[in-house]
Amino acid sequence: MEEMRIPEAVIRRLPKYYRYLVGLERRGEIRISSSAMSRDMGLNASQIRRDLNCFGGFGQQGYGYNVSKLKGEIARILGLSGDYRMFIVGAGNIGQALAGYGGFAREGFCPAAIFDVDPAVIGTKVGGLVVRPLEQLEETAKNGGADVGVICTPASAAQQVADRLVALGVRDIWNFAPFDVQVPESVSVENVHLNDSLFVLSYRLNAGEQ
Amino acid sequence: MEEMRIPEAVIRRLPKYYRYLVGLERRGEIRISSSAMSRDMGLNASQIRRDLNCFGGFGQQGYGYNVSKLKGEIARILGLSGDYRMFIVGAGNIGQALAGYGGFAREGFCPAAIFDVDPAVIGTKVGGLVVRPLEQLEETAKNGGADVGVICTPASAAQQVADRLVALGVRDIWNFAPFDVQVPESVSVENVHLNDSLFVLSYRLNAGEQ
DNA sequence: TAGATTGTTAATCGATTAACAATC
DNA sequence: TAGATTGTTAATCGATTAACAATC
Repeated sequence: MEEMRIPEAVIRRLPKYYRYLVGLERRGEIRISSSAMSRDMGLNASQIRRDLNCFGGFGQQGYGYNVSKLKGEIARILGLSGDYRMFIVGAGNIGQALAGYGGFAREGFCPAAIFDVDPAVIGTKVGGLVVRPLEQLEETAKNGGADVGVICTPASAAQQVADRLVALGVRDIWNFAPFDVQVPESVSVENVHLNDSLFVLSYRLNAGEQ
Repeated sequence: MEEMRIPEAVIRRLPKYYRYLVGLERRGEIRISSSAMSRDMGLNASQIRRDLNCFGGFGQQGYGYNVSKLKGEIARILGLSGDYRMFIVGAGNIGQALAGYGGFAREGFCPAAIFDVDPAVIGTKVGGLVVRPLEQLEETAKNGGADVGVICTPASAAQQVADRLVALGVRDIWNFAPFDVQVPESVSVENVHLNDSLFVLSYRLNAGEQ
């Protein structure tokens, strides 16, 4: 009814809560209070209560939160029980690393195909997938398609690849190229700009020495 | 004199400005106004002027900003002319990708050594570096040391590795492990939590379907 | 000079934190 | 019931945007 919009900042904290709760549960903790979470996570207790309340009253006055219930709720909110197919475009260093890393599949994000334009890597195997020529992108999508498109190309190819992924019906783009791709409203983009991250690091190494 | 603290949000936009200006310069543009930048980058023009003014008056009324001067100033602020050594700990998928990617060295961040605990990868070559046993970390640091420590280990090893890197005199940590490491005030941490990023992506795939 | 665009102050907006009544 | 802790409102803080005088 009161379709309150969830602030981006809250959404970005959800994985942190989830990760923390997984740890608590593993240690056998049953209940947790916002003040204990505050202490452990370095977040303000009011903020934690407010964040969690965006999605409903998961706690109980005088008690706190039940660890596994809360973990379950956050998992549900994040959609972690889903089963998603990822197409990885670009089989360079990053593309290969993502395809080879088994952790994503464990979270329900399964690399379904990987593509490149370089004849030297086409046909080679990375993480159990054979690198296909990029021209077969649309054809490959006929067998199951993809939910997520992962862009691991150079900046120069990123927009064109994004356009093709969107045309395929991809609903979300995970962009590792150092370029801000433009997509329709209905598609969302999650950027991982490693170069930007490195530059921030560089700034900090030099801060004050201006 | 008035040592105004620079907001984190501003610092995170600097790489974006830099990237944009590099593109402009490459296209031969001489001058640029905040309103044109606004249009191209999707940021508010007031915000751009305010951001740039944090560091000094780089523009000129009635004219705008000189592209290469502004690019140079931002490069200087970010410390991009530096020459930094990186120690990469963890030669799994991500560690290998970072060591193998030549782009960082081009920006002055040079992978100087890579370490692992797995006998199966120790001694193998990645990106021109031989993977060393982690126990040789301190010994290796005697030859030149490291400015940046890159953590590419599992979560369980992250804190211990961070402690050792800090003891070595590393001034900044680039953390790819899904764990928030604690470090002294004088050291800064730049996190790249790929799992968190994936979870945000998952949330967006499911938003509204709660 | 007239036009353009910055630098900067003031207004707005949104996010964080504090406070406390509700309630388990 | 008394104590604890949430859910929620109010206060604060900081960041973004608008407006405009300064000035090239």
